[in-house]
Amino acid sequence: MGVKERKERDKAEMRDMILQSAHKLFVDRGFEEVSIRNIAESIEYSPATIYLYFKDKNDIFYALHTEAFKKFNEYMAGLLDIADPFDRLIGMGERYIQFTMEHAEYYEIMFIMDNPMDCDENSEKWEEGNKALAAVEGLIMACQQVGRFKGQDPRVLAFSIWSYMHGMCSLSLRKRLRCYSVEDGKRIPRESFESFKLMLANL
Amino acid sequence: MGVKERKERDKAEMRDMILQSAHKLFVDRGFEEVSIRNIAESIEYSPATIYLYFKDKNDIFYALHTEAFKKFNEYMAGLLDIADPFDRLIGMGERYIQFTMEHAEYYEIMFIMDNPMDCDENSEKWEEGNKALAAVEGLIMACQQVGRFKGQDPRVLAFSIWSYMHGMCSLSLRKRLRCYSVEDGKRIPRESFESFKLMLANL
DNA sequence: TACTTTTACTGAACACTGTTCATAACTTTG
DNA sequence: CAAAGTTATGAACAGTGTTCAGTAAAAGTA
Repeated sequence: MGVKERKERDKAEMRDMILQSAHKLFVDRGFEEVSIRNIAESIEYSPATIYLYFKDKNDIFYALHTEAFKKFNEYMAGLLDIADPFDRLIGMGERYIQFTMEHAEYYEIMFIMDNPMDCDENSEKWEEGNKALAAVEGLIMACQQVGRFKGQDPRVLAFSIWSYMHGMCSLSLRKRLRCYSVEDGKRIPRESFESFKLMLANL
Repeated sequence: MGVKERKERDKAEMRDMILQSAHKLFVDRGFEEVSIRNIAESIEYSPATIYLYFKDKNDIFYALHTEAFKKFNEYMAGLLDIADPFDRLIGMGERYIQFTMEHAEYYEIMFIMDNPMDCDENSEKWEEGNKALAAVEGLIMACQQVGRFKGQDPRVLAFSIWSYMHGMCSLSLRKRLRCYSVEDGKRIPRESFESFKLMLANL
């Protein structure tokens, strides 16, 4: 009697369809421009139907936020064959920037938007962020075992690195590099990141 | 015939009244929760009246954004009597954090929100941001004249510092420090900033 | 003072938004 | 085949930003 199983599969499929549509609309038009009605229309269902699969709009943001971290981890997974932990850490930084450029819509939900953090499940611990950060902390400790980052608190250093990376990426996404000329807007962040790598190497 | 003058003064007063009310509402309720109708009600005018003084809602954000930078500069003005440029730079960092904590609503408009950057006047050059950044760049060059930051490009270093500061502040404002325990959420940023100061001192 | 023009303001409307709920249609179960 | 359960929806509610015709008061002019 695989009826229950099929129903559950159908339900999951519908959820996925809503999320995919929402994601596509976010990429195409930006966040403010996407409404529940838009999403409903794009999957050819009534707006009310969305509420059978998601508690409210923030719940959709939260689900997309989880999906975003999955994608983020995919970006980082390719670095596992780099043996030296310091090189891997640097690689993470590079991929972080790459992820931001290629998936601005995900980055926004993960680190900039307010909404997903107001969601019930996310309000206490922020599991996803914790896991990602723990990975960096682990990498820093591995660096310390080969003589790097002496005397540094791994948790503090991980936060410092994250702050710098996020600062750079979010200023760019939120158009605060407009105070630079077009060429400086590219050159300065690039050179900044280069000198940041150097700084870490000499720490 | 001071009629024209008085009318202009009245107009400016009304603009100010709208801005003050909007600001107060933003502080009290947060951004998403404030509508043109709310603002209109709080100054006891019709919603349509607002549009005689501001092009649209973004125009209000833009005006507040300019006001925010004025406040920001007030915070920085107290540092002018610090003779050593490096100490003054460090002082700026401390005030930056202080400003963020005490005027989260302003910080949001200045560096996080999308809206004010979509405004006509702000779309090209972002004058306010440029001026603030130029001040930091000037301070760094002053540091270089007393032997600090040798071989560093002042514009690049200013951006690096800004990125770190903004990353830390915006992650905190947008509740991304929830992945830490309550005590770590305070301890880690504080220690991070301490070690950042040390890093600058040894650069 | 009387008439005209300019200015300041508003009520009502338009096209949206997130969300809820009674109702209807289809599916599975007894 | 009827009862029960599931799934989907139209219509409504209260809100949003924004526009515009119309009004009333103030200012300028004769």
